[in-house]
This record gives sequence, structure tokens and C-alpha cells, in this order.
Amino acid sequence: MPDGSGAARLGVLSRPGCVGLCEQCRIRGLAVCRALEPQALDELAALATRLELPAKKLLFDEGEPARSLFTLVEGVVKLYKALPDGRRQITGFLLPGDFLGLAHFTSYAYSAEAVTEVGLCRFPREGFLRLLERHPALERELLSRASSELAAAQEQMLLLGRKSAKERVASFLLSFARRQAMVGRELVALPMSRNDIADYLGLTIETVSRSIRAVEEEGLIRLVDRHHYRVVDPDRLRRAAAAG
Amino acid sequence: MPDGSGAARLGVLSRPGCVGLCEQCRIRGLAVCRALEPQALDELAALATRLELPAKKLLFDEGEPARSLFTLVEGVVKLYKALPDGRRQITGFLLPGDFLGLAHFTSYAYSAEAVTEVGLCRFPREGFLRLLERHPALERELLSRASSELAAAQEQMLLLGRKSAKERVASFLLSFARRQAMVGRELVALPMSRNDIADYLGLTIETVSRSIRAVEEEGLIRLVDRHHYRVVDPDRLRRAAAAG
DNA sequence: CCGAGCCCTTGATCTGGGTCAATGCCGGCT
DNA sequence: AGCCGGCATTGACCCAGATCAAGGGCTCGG
Repeated sequence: MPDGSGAARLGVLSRPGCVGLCEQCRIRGLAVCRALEPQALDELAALATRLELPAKKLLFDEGEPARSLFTLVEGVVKLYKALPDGRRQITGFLLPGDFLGLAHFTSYAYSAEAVTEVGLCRFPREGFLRLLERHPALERELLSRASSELAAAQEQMLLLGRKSAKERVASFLLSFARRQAMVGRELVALPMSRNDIADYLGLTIETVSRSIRAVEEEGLIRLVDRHHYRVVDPDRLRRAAAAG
Repeated sequence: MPDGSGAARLGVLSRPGCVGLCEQCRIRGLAVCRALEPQALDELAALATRLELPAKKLLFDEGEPARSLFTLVEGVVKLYKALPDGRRQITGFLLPGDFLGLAHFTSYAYSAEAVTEVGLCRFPREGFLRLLERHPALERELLSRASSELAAAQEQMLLLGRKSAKERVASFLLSFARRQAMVGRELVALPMSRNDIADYLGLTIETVSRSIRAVEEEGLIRLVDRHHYRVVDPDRLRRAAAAG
């Protein structure tokens, strides 16, 4: 259990209701971002409210006024954009510690939906932006996160524009394992549906299913069940993903 | 000709060698970003060196150590990522006023190449980062730019993952016209090759050619020559692009 | 423990866009 | 002006992945 200064260092995530979540946060959370002064963390904590949502619950919808920003504390969230006729593109899956809601304008540019049960910290937009002005270190952290998201988006454009179905699936399985720091034989959870994977990779569920099967039959991964796999041969998987 | 304080407001772009470029910059340049103190502008200006490149010249290559950051002053630059076997995905075209080179790590995550003759201001990475620390307003500007780039990247993922060839081409023609603030009947320049358009839209040159033709035959645009078009029917073009 | 419904997988067929193959055309050089 | 080389267009054909169509097997509620 963190003492007073420990609580300050863990910021918003060590508030009542967040106990037990600090493990992830220490690794990935906004609260422990480099060089953020205890002062800023306390102010962040004062601003935050805790939020829990069941799986499949919409967090916010594209075009809706952006009133809040969030850090994901627990569970998985998907971000997506949709066309009027219902075609969807999932632009990313968020894991605990990820930040969401930075809107360039005053409304969200994408929708966010809980994939699993999720726990979040919510920050009201106004207060957060004022806090941002007073704490350049926080702004730096956001800039750093935005540029790594941008790099990930560019990688995804390469995938969507130029990779074959099998390469897409291999890339996805590899990068998802990587994000959980599991490229060995540890079990990797795949909490989203085949439909979500398809909408993330620009494919159909049938093609996703067949491609996963193909990757498994080549011995690059081992499917434990629909929602769990092991990376069996990281090197060949990397090659099947056309580098990454 | 700007006086002393005018020169300061226009920052790096009103230095010797940049005369005559201020028109674009006043509209889009980094130098006039909101609320940037004259002090910061002068420091930026002191840091900048002017750089000219012919068309097709590589500015930097993916993976190369990121020693510089740039603002594009004149011409068009393309950013791309490539796979080992040569497949390419262009992730964006930059117009005057755009900023490039923000690398999350110490090496560039993509390549940058001049599409036309270009003029740039170059900032050495070290100096720029130090300057960033002293001027939160500059950092805010970069964050704002990064988030609008991110929104553009998400839009492009939707295009690459879910739109048909004709929708992609319509979206591209529309957004390119928009970025030049020309959605009426003004002539829009299309300086890049069909190959570049194909690599941007995740298509082949043949499909790009056929799709442009189709969009023209439906009377949505008028092709003046290979590198110039007019938007004839913005509304129907918007619909053909599946909204945008 | 059983049944219903929802995912998911697997198979058969179809098609949008890729590939291959001629031309056509423009711009630069002599 | 005329030629040359690279880019663009156009046409014929093909294939990866979409679509259509059956099952199969978790999961959850009763």
C-alpha cells in the first residue's frame, strides 16, 4: 500500500476505487509519466473521477462534443470511425495506461467502445486543458504519446494499403503480443471478436478466420482457444508479417 | 516589407533567403502559430537554416538518425514507409506551412522525399528540443498539429480499410482541393505522379487512372490535364467520397 | 445438464481491382 | 522539328479476398 508520497507519485490511479490497479499503472499509466511533478499529479488526481463500464458499452460517439478525456485503467477499448452505410474501420485498441479523448476540435473525431469490462479515469475537458497550461511536463508527455500514436497509425496505413491478408493477421498477432510484452510462449489474450479484428485489419471475418488458421498451420502461433494464442516462432512470425 | 517587429512575428520565414515567402507563411506557417511570443520566434529564426531541394530528392530515409526537424516553406513533400520487397505506402503529402520530422525515437519512422522543387527551414534537433523546453507555447502548437495529423491518419485508415477505389479517388481529389481552399471551380494542381497517388490510396496506377476517369465521366470533376483539375460538383463529389 | 443463440469456421462461388500487355502522349534534348 | 524515354491510359484476363451458404461449438440461462 503506497504511503503519502507514493500516492502522489501514482497520481489519479491511487485514489479510492483504484486500489489494486497500480501495477499496470506503474508501467504504462499517464500518472507516472516521466518527470511529472507531484504537484501536477495531485491536481490531476483532484480532477479525476472514476468510471466503470460493461463490455460493448459506448464511451463516446464520433461527432459528439468532447467534454472529457480519459485514461484507461483496466480492460480494452476500441476506437473506430464509421461510414454512413455502416462500414467501420477500427483505428486502434487501447490497453491499460493508454490515454484517449484528445480532440483537435471540440468534438470527438472517432467513437470509443468498451471491448471488455473497463475501468477509466475521466477528466473534464476544461479543467484538464487549464491544468495542461500550467504544467508543460504534462503537455510534453501528451506530445510524446501523440507522436508514437502517429507512428503506429502510419504503420497501420502501410498494413491496410499494402499488406496481404496473411501479412495483416501476422502483423496484428505479433504487435498485440508485443504490446503485452509477450513474444515468447506466454499465453496472449485476444479479447476482441473476429468482427473487431476484421474491422481493424480491413478484412472480413471469414478471411480473418482463414488467415489465422493459415498462420497456425505454418506453426508460427498456437491457438489455444478463440481468444488465446501463443507465439511459437517469433522470427518466422515477424517475417510473415513482412517485418515489423 | 516587414519592419523589425513584423520580421519577428514572421519568424524564421522572414530571414534572408526567405523574402517573398511570407504570404504562405502568414496563413499556415509554424512561425505564426497562435500566441507564440516574439522571443520564441527570434530564437527559432536564429536556429533555422534555409534548404532547397530539387524534385525527387530524398530529404531523409526511414530509420536514419533524426538530426533535424523542418518546416516546409515551398513545394510539396511526400512521406512514406516501405516494405523490404519494395511495396510502398505514402502516408501523407505536405504543403507549405507543414511541419515534419517529429520522431518519437531518435530515428525517423518514415522517409520524406521532395515531390516538386521544395524550400525548407531546417532546425537541428538538439537546439529545437531545448527551445521547446523553454517555450511551452511552441510545444502546444506541435501538440495541436500532431492531433490534427492523427485525425487525418484515422480518416486515411478508414479510406484504406473500407472504401472502394472510386471512393478513395473521390476522397483524395476532394481533400486535396480542400487543403488548397479550392472547392469551387478554381484550378487545383495535382503535382504528384499517378504512382504516388496509387501508393497513397493503396491502389495501382491503372486503377487510379480508371477511377479518375470514372469520376470525371460522372461530371464530378473536370480534368484539365494530367496534373490539373477542377471540382465541378462539390456536393456529388462529397457523396462519391462516402462523406468526408 | 440441456438448449438456444451467437460467434466462429469451413466450403463454394463471384467480383473488384490487380496483373500483364499494348499503345498514346507529353516534355526535354539534340 | 523530330526523336526518345518516361509517364499515363486503355484493354484483356486473372486472382485474392469478398460474398453467400452451411454447419460447428462455446457460453450462458434455465
